[in-house]
Amino acid sequence: MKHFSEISATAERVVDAAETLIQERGYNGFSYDDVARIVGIKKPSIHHHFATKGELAVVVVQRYVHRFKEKLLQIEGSQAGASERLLAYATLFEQTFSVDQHLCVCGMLGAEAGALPELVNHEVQVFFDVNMNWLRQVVSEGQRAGQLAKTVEPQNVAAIYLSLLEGAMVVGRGTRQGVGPASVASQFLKTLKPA
Amino acid sequence: MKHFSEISATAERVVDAAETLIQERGYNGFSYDDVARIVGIKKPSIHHHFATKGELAVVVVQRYVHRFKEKLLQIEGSQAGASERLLAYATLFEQTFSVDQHLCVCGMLGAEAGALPELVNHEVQVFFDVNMNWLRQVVSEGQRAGQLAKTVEPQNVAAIYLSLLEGAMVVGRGTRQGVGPASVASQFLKTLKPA
DNA sequence: GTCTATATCTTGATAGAC
DNA sequence: GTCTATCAAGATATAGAC
Repeated sequence: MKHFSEISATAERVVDAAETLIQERGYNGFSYDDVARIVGIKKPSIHHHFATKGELAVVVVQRYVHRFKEKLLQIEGSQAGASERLLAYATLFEQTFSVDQHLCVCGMLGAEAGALPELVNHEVQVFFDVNMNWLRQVVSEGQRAGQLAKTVEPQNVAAIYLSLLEGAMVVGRGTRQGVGPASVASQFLKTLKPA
Repeated sequence: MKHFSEISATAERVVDAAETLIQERGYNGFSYDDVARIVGIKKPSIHHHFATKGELAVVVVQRYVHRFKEKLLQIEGSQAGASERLLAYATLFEQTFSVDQHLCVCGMLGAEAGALPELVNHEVQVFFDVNMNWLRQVVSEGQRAGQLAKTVEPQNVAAIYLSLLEGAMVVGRGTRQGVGPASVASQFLKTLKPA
């Protein structure tokens, strides 16, 4: 399987289309024909770029994780405090959700884990590991610096915050009231203010 | 469409099977044939009980919501304090997740909202409305009684708590570390302790 | 209520020409 | 790299016998 950085311009558009379809309808909610129609080529041409659907999904996730890591680095470069970093982190999810209530690619695939090729599940796990580690680190530093309350261990705050954001997108879709991840996150952060 | 209380014993087993399949694989991850195999009858017999897949899913959700309301009433009857009620509420999600990492039916369908019949989406919305209202009420009483901190408005605590639990199941599936909703919820409740 | 048989469509995937 | 043609399998759904 090719690395996502080595694919052609057309393959890139295939990945773009697949990513959007996963965010809107899930892995089992779209077909190669849906992708073909969006890209503007025929179904067998999609197979030329990605032999199987699972392979396509793996590349979608790998690129998604890579871009997410870049954004985490940007946050580290632009935000000094832990609270600000956590708020900026929530904004990543908000930006995703603000486009037609798009779900996090890995939130959707995580929910569908029981119906996915094992290779896809493995890549999704990478996403959650990366995010859990980053959040734990940010919270740990924030607590040490006195910017965040020490009510809950960094590891557990990380789990809370990630679950909160993924869940807010799901609930936001289910209710159609669309509270959105940023709003829920900012409310939660109130509870982490040091005494 | 029949009400879920008026269906036959076989139809009940069809709903049982569909519920499990939705929790494991999502609406677009199972077929009438999957249901037929589990129940032990042929595919057209499923259609006899539920003309369309959407209709079947609607009944699954309606029964799920009904049972959930019963459990909420049981919590009200057995737990007096707000913290205890919120903990017992999290246990509902934990019990679901503890069976083969089953997702909340409406968490799964909420994620898949973009690929579902509108009738199904409507029923899912009922679930979230019921839960948001119940949680808001519990938190409101808890804050008034001084059992919960007033850092965040009851409405927003409700959104946080519901998102947290739905998200914990998704993340728990994605990571396979399986932290689980009860653990994440109990950690969060630490932040709601009054000063 | 359940079955066999069938219709119709869509799915992921392949063969082979251009 | 894209196409037409095609495949085998699986999808939802219906007709009609028992």
